[in-house]
Amino acid sequence: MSTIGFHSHNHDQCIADTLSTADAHCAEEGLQFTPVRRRVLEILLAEHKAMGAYDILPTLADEGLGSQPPVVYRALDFLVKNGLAHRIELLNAYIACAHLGRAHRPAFLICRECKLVAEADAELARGRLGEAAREAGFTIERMVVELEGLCPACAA
Amino acid sequence: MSTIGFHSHNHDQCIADTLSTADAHCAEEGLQFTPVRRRVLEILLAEHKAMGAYDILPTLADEGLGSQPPVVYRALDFLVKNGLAHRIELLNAYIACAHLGRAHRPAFLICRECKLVAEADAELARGRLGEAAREAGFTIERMVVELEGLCPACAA
DNA sequence: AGAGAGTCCGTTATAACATATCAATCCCGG
DNA sequence: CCGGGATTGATATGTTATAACGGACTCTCT
Repeated sequence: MSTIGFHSHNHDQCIADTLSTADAHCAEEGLQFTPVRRRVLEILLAEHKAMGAYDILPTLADEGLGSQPPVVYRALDFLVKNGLAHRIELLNAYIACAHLGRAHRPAFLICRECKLVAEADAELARGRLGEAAREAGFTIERMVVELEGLCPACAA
Repeated sequence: MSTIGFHSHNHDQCIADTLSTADAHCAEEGLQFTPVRRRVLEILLAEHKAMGAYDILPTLADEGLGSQPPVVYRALDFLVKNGLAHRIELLNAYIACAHLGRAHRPAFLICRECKLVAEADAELARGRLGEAAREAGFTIERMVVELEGLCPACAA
């Protein structure tokens, strides 16, 4: 699984692919991919950047799709719960999933300069940390792995 | 480096040791370990639980040590910057460092039931994730690794 | 001693992020 | 057509964090 986000790519295609994968996924799972939810995912997809709920809200409001915080938060909860987006704890922000459809344990590389976020895969549970958790008798239910630093462009 | 937090231990001793290590550390580094800062660390040490800034504030206020948010946040910033405490992003909360004095890359095991937090060591940079970051040309400056789950007591 | 720099603290106000609650609507199966 | 479940709309509020400014203290240099 490769790291997405810092490389240039055909972004229109990237958006279109992800949306149609999302459509298919929701149809399969019997999930209601409503206009609000779909539009929030589109907005997130517009850039590989994390966006706060209050960054998304005005766009949504302009389009008459709900202008109060709960609307966005509910949509984001839906997307996160169903693996279509991720929450970045370090930024209190949200980003579209870059590995839609594939099971993964996401880790995030966050550029502190340009705010771009790349999604990588963290095979933590097998490492030394997984051992530490087992030794402590700790049952892992959710992992948050976020690395802050500089992307190649900003480091140069 | 062992995982601390889920095992019972002599807690008064644990607090006293940590405070005196902190005193020594600040003296060495020429840091001003002021009453507010010291008291905030003490409050954090009282439990191996993460506390929000607004949990700490009333105690501080009762003692006449500052009753407004910035006072606590400044003290917490000091403690975090100097490695005496850590911020838990998943909880928007803070916890005293359990491995004071030893260099470490902390990872946290957070019990969703009893809110106890244990500190372990994450040797991430050498694993598959470190490779992914290198491949992406990403320079890691800060790591956040937090695992949510159940501690042994709550799992039983 | 006095001037100036640096650090910390107290205070007010406000920004940024998130959720509780309840009513209204929509949609689908029975 | 009706009832139940999910979604949305709207109001209000809760929680976490920071901006901005002034005063107090200490240290150093002259």
